[in-house]
Amino acid sequence: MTQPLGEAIRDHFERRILAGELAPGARLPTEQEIMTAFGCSRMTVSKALSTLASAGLIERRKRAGTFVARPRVHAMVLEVPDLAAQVMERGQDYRFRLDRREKVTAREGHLSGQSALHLAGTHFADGAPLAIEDRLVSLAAVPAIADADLTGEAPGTWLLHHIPWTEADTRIFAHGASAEEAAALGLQAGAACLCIERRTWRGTEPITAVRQLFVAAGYELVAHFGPGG
Amino acid sequence: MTQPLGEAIRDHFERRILAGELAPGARLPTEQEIMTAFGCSRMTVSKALSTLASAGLIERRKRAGTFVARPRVHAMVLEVPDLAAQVMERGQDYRFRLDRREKVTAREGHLSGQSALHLAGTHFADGAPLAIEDRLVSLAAVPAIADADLTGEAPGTWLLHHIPWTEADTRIFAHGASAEEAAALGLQAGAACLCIERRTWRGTEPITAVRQLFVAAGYELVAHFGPGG
DNA sequence: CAGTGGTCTAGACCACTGA
DNA sequence: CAGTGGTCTAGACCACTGA
Repeated sequence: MTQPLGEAIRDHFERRILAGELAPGARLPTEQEIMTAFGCSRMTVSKALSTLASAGLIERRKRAGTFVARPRVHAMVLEVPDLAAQVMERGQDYRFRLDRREKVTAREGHLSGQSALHLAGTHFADGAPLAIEDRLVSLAAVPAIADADLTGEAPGTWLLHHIPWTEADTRIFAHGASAEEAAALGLQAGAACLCIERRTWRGTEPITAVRQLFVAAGYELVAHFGPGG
Repeated sequence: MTQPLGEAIRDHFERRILAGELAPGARLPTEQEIMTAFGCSRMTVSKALSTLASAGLIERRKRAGTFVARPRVHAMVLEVPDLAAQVMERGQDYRFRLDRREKVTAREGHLSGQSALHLAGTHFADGAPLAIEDRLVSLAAVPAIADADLTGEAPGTWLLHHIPWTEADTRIFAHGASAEEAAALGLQAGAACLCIERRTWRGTEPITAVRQLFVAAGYELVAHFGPGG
């Protein structure tokens, strides 16, 4: 139960910063002074402050010292749960229906020019359409998908289990459903939908590009910012 | 130009993991072995591996060793730029109009029961409505806002400069505009809009709660995941 | 140019936990 | 119970940069 020294140093300054006692721009004691105050070695102080710096709470400037960072809130953590898991967590029944599957040569986007599998399908929650998706999967990066059974499992879930990506871009915007999209989702044309477009890579190799269109009433994204993550 | 040793160790394993050469679940050499291989002290190895661990690339288990993490892609980094800055970056003219300002007692939400300032306004890009917002600001946490001039500067921008928050929750979803909302945005009733609801705190003290409704065609959110951030 | 942080060494003792 | 990571010490030399 004895708290590590480095953690004590982190907690001390984190608490004072969050309480506003140390305002943005305020200077922290030097490493030497903190060493003396906590009776520990400089490495311990340095590691503790480095952690706070990488969390964005403080800024360290050579020769000048360590300062409370002016909050640059340009980023939050967006939760990206697996769709099937999320639906089942709400106590609903989840189902995926594959509507289309064909081998193509991608004409545009980050898979452009590559041989790919074109997949389209519908996600259902309690039997009602929740989202439709349209996806290209690189056959060069993921040859195994050519033989995969995707009639029940969503391709996104299959991919995550087989070829996890290491890098991804996501665009999120509202979109009025076209007549065709509305029909597939059981909505009226023009109805508000949440659209998510994602491209993923493994290292530098493109894996998949997907566009998902969600019924507005059935889906939301959640993001957080804060010291707790 | 000589690369620090710890960085060299980080790069070495990061590259091998991203290339798939070290697959998820694979065991890395022990700290002792890495020490010998790189000819450095154990502290250097430990710090390098700790960085990779906090980035989620590896998992360290006592007695067992260090392993490549199975990617748990449940989080991405969502960019949250200042709206005014974002509009101007597109080369458009930005303007904010305050439509309503009154002192109230909050009835619900995380400011419930507190004295608050109720603000409503419209964001314009090149003279056309881009978003409407409806906001409560705690007068206990931010007394200075009672005397602030908010006719030109958006309250969110003012708040960020005066009482930066340290914690925030955000919900993102699509929403069909009501007749009133549509009129304020120059759209037809039911038109697709992106809705962002955010609550913020400084430490544990609630600061503000805001609901912003964006014209679908004019706004999108972007999120990233990857070793580069 | 002196004070600051950045990085590193060569040790040490400890807690944990799986073979 | 032995091997692993977690943390720490008491030094060191260096690069940077603002007073």
